[in-house]
Amino acid sequence: MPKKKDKSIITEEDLYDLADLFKAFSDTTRIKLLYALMEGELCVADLVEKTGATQSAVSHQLRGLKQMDLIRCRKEGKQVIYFLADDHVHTILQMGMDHVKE
Amino acid sequence: MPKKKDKSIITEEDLYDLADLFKAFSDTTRIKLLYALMEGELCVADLVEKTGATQSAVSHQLRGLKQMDLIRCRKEGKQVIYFLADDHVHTILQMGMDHVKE
DNA sequence: TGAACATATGAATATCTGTTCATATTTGCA
DNA sequence: TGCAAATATGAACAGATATTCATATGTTCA
Repeated sequence: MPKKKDKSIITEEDLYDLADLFKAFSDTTRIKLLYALMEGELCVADLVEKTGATQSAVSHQLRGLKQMDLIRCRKEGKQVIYFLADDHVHTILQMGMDHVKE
Repeated sequence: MPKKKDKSIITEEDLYDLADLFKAFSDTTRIKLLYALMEGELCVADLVEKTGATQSAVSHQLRGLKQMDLIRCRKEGKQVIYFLADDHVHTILQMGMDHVKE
């Protein structure tokens, strides 16, 4: 039987993780990347075009988002296709946007 | 009749605002402040104690959060009592924490 | 009025973060 | 095999950001 954490207890580490989670959404380039991926998976070249950032900047940011497991990817020939990791990411973005749009 | 924005159209500026919103949640001290305020209003001294940050650091961060209208305050004698601006803030925090706690 | 308390502010500093530039890696194809 | 396309990586730089320290402001009360 797998050990389960008690979700009702908020540790200091949880608060650090929470800040880190939001940090991932706190940069314009990353937001543009995530927002573009809300409509479906895209290769790097498409993301470069959608964000207006350089290929290098996009690649660096994709790495960060991937490390946070907010996005995942698969290879398809020469291309790498990125997509949102799960619905949670979608929901958080949507909720933030609702707030911005009041 | 007041002009209404079309909420279905996402502008580049919206994406900037969205990043800024999440930026407010992206620092450990600010998260601790907001999280403490989820359980109810608190004066600065209490917030200093809960966060473990210095009085000055807390005051600086409170100012930022207030400017974003994520928190508000009222004076009560010598003290200043801070509280979350609205339920939206509460919801965003809760949703983020749900994700962290998987 | 003056002392003590609570909070806010400004400047300086150190750290963190994102971008750029140059280059490396991987893959498909002639 | 060699070249071109797609993406990733590393180092360096610039700008942003959080904290600290010193001090200012505002409030209560004796």
